[in-house]
Amino acid sequence: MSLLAELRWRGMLADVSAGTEEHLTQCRTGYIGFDPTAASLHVGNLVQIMMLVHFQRAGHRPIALIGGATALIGDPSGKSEERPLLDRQAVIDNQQAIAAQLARFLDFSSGRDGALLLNNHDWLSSVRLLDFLRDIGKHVSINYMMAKDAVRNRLEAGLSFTEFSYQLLQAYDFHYLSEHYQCTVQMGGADQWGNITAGIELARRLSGRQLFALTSPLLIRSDGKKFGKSEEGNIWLDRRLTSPYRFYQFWINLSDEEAQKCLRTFTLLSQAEVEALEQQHRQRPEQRILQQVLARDLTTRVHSADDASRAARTAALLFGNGTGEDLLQLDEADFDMIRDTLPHGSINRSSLENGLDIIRLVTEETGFLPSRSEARRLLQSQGLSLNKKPVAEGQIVRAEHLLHNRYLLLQRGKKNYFLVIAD
RNA sequence: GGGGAGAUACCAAAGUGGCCAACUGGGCCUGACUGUAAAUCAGGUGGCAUACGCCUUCGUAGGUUCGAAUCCUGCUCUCCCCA
Repeated sequence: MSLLAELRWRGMLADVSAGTEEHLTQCRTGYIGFDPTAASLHVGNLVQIMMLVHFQRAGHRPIALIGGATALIGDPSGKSEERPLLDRQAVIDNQQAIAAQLARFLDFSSGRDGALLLNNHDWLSSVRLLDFLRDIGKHVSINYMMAKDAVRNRLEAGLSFTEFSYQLLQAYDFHYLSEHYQCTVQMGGADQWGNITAGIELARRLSGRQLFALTSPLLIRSDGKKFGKSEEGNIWLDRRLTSPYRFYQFWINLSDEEAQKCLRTFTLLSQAEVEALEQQHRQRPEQRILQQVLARDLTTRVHSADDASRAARTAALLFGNGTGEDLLQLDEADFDMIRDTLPHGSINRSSLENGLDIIRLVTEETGFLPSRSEARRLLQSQGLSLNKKPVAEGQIVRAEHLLHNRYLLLQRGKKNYFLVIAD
């Protein structure tokens, strides 16, 4: 199956520049840029990573470009207002972390289609201002740059020259890669279309070379909100920022519609396999097969098979049994596993001997909830449970509440668990 | 350089001397219903306090007043128009 056909059935194709289909009938080189604006990539970036993966599987050579230089400038695309500049050292730290993450997903072996990892800081940092203005700037009109959506949308709110110039840097990258790496295709999210076509235009004027573009639709949730953000913010690929368990739960909690889309976008399952799973799901929706497969597959690829099994077993223990009685069936080994996957806090056993008010337990003693008011509100709305039983205001927690003489299982609402370990 | 408008809680946006911890919408949290789904409905959403209530918050620093998000002054920042 051709790359475009593959991306098309997966719903990963938004815009394609003229002639791309024909161009891709031969082995080509293509790139996607990742600006190191944070210490980790997140699930939103995973779409672009998968584009590169498909590109490589179709026999082409992918370049993952770290935007070490462009991150210092700031991309105005999709931003409603000017961003503060990132600290130089932060960008350096970020790019190392992100390079390591990217390396997990592509095959960097030396063959003809072996992936490359480059950093635009390597060439942009040494470009001299006057040279840039004379050699590059002269080929691009302000009128052209102003017409880009990313710029137009910002004319009211304000846009610094720095961010305005971003598209020129990205355009230069594309041109540079075409000169030095025979890179003829740039991919990215739909919001990058303006920046990408700027590169096509620049290369055409500078070298007469024809370059190509394809973009993926921006993933949005069924309610129209940005995908990959949950209550706590971004879902990161770094386990220190988003634990494997929470990462797993993120996928489990997707709606049916989202899960269908994500299965196509984020896994490498074939069309036949995806459709078979959807068929199964329709027969037994309560088993949440799509979500299970998705969570297992992604947690395995982003973290490890071991992390995925752990998360799955923990979830099965917590969500499988409804009542507090069942909880008593869990043995110590179960808890030993759970304590590594769930957020947890510890408490001094002696403070339980005398009895501890539930509010104190969940706030200052363990840090599960941020304030006493919050705790009180939850108690009043029946939203806080201890060992899977709702607790009321004024509840005193004692040593006999400890499971296996060691653990307390706290819950905010249905899905947010917190384990207290008594030492 | 000159003139005008503005800065309110996570976001948007009311409020123009006491009834304002601050209308409303979105978001978020919790509950009901369910399949750890969607849709829907209900409640909540600065901190401390069981509670009466107390404390901090309307760009920032002062001032007027019994009393200010609301009036005055300085400062910072943003947008618009003219040069």
